Amino acid sequence: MPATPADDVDRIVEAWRRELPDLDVAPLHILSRVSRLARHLDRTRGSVFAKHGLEGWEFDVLSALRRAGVPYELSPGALVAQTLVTSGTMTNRVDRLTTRGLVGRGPDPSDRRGVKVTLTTAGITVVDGAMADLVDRERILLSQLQSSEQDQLAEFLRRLLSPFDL
Amino acid sequence: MPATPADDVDRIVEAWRRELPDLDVAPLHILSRVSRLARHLDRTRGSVFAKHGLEGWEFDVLSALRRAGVPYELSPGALVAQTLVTSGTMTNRVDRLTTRGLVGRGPDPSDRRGVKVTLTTAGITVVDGAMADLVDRERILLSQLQSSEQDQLAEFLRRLLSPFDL
DNA sequence: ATCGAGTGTCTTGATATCAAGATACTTGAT
DNA sequence: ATCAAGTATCTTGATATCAAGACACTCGAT
Repeated sequence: MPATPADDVDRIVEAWRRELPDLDVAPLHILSRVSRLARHLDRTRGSVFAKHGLEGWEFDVLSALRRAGVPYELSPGALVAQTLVTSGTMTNRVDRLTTRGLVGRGPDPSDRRGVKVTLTTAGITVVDGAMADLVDRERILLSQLQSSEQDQLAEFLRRLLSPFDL
Repeated sequence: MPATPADDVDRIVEAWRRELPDLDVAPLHILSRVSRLARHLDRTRGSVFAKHGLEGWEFDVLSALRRAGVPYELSPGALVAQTLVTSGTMTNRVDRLTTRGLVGRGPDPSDRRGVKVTLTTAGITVVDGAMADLVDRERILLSQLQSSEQDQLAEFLRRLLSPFDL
């Protein structure tokens, strides 16, 4: 019946229906696929970033700073908010990125509790290159869908995400 | 223009377009949302499982055994293949689940290298309860979409996943 | 029968992460 | 001016995970 052959998720759903016939497991058709696709995307991103000598977590931090625009500067707290890790993790990440020379850390002139993390020129170069490769690779993955289907898909996902955007 | 208000991903795409106007970042509209939705799903799953005294990784192992059907028995290697962790991690997980009395571990009669991991009756009870709650919760998330839209979405995701199903 | 390659599981050592708490500074109320 | 509560960052200790390798067993070829 589907326009595409059965996949792993179809087999998982099948197994649940056999084992628990009274349970409606239809939601798995969408949400298990979302989780599995996200895992595959992570691995794909990892291999793209590796060509630029970056780990995934490094790109996450650098790209947040890059998107901030000139002067490519954010507080550790702002980085924590964007990347969903704890403050201790961010301290550690900034330490290592500083060692690699991709970011700098300095005091916040307007708040002596605060710190400002800044992208170096080396950081800008590497993150821009990785970003360009990433979207190229992602465009290839999306070629499974026609342009109008991509628009529909984006809209469906936006609706599913909306309850989480408090 | 969209039928739903702008969200975090719209703002991220906006920022990239401002910073790198020559780069086509449209793929992010879909794939960043997939990743973010997956993260939210993980947290949601975690809170559902917590009501049953389970961690997410525990459910992953127990559900694989449950889906296998009577006699609810798989090798560590089979569990590794289904959960995408390393063998060392699976050894550790089975250890802890055994301590909790949710699975048992015994020798494989047909291969003396091998081990069989089996769901206990306590394990069956807890995983069935958690699974029922999980799909209930997921059904609520999907209520943002009409039934026909859910079918379309599942099909789009299946197509995006197909290249990964080697 | 024996040997070597392959397979299945577990162990070891290193590491990134988290939760909780410590420290230093800011803000607003009195 | 002072103080309490709030905020920003970093430190500490515990832990789950991974990569690599060890160990035991199986299987096919000779």
